[in-house]
Amino acid sequence: MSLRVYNTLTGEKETFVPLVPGKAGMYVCGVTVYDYCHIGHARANVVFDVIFRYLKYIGYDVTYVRNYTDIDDKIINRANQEGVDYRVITERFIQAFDEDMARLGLDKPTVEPKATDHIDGIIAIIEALIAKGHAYASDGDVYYAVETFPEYLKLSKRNLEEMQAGARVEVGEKKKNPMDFALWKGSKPGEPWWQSPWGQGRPGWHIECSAMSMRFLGETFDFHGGGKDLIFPHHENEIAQSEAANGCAFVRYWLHNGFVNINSEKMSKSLGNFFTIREVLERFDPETLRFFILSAHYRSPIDFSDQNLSEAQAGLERIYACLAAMDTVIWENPAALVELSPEVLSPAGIDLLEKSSQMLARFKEAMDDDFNSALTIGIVFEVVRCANRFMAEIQPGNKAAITLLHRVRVEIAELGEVLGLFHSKPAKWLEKQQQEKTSGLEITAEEIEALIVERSEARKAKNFSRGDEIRDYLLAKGIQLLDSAQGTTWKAK
RNA sequence: GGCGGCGUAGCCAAGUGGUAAGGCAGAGGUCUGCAAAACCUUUAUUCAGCGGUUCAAAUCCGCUCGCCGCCUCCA
Repeated sequence: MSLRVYNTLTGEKETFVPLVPGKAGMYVCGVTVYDYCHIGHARANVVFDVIFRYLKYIGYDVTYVRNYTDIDDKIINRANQEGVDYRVITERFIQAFDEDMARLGLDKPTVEPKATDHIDGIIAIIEALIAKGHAYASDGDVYYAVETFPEYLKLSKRNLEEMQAGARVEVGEKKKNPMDFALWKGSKPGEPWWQSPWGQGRPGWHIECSAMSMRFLGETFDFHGGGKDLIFPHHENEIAQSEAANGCAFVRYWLHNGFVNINSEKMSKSLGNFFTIREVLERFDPETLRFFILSAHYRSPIDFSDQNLSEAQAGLERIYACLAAMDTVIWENPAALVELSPEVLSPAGIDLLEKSSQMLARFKEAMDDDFNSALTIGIVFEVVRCANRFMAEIQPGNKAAITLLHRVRVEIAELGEVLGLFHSKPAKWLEKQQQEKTSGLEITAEEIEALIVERSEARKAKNFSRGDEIRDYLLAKGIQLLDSAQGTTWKAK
């Protein structure tokens, strides 16, 4: 089986054939660093993190480039609002981005370039475009002449005439065609600037990605990704710039992730219905957010809501509860591994052996089919069910059982490593969820413990009505009692 | 107006020609003084509707209805 990916450019799933055998080059549009990241950024970055990990997992030597766009109108506006240098803004939000991504468990890309470190490369591309007649200088600005690139709009599959007809684009008098876009903008007084053949100015949006991808991945490379909303104009303009300047194909496979919706509506800054990653992580575990994102296919829209996040949390808890149970069995007998054969296993054991031996192959098949992480998670749940059934019937010290569980545990960890999931210590993770649920309660642990003692004594005296009264009282406060042979414990509901 | 996508059980969600994964919730069971928790089992003759192609369609084609996105900064 080989990897097949949905290519926005062709609108079809295609077999991935790397430009250089054994290697894969991948560029993903990072963020413009003028504000905190929202959960849409979380989705895009998690999705491409998993793609990065999977490409490595199946043996590619991957160069993953994810940029910071650290010069832009929005950054300048924010700096002006606060009355600070633009670099104060960019440094603050680069740091915030790094923190957010680390909390979500992302691997570091191979390179994380900043636009302002590549002004020379940007100027070189603009000069090449002017020399080839694809761009023109106009009163301190430089514009790309879209009509000179016949394939313009091939990614978004539109046509210029229609775009112009319904264009809400401001017709700048500096532009020859309203659809032309800025490669270089002359700076106004007080704005950051770099020296260029066209005077003092700064790069337009789009050109930085052409420059940085070329610098680190070459004129042609394998994957370019980003959110669906970048298809037009950002990626369309990158294609126009890079292909016109270099005279060769730019990107071989275009990958775009779907949106995060809030109540089935697109989340966006202009609608004001967005949540930052930090806001969400105050209420939900980072791994829960990651699990939620990966439980849908990356191209589908996902609906963000408390209910959906809570369901994801419940699902992840189920998996961790199973892993915790497996760990308990395994660590009790660390050196008990034996040769496995179906003869020494119960029917449930044979079932689990079979399921687990297929798991990694099914995982690979799912991920090979356009990175189907949702199907992968379904496969994990199937194994969890089998493992639970098996664990319910095994006897302590059964070496074949321990060996089998050990094997399953290792395989789930291997798969989890690619998804960036299940890497926490299960017992600890579960305990942490419990603590967080407890923290918002209006009753103290001491009060609860005292009532538990009272209830235990009542029950010993066969005064069940008093015992049940206490139980119901605590339940109303959100405390669920858990009776077991070892005594009574409690958890927040 | 142009272009594109989506509509699968109460909810979330895989499945792009071979007879509906998985999760949550619900129900039943084991357990329990009764519960809870945990675990087990179970839950769509059917994939928005109507036609068509095919031996075979949730999957392909056409039409209808509904929802959404892009065309402006946006992951």
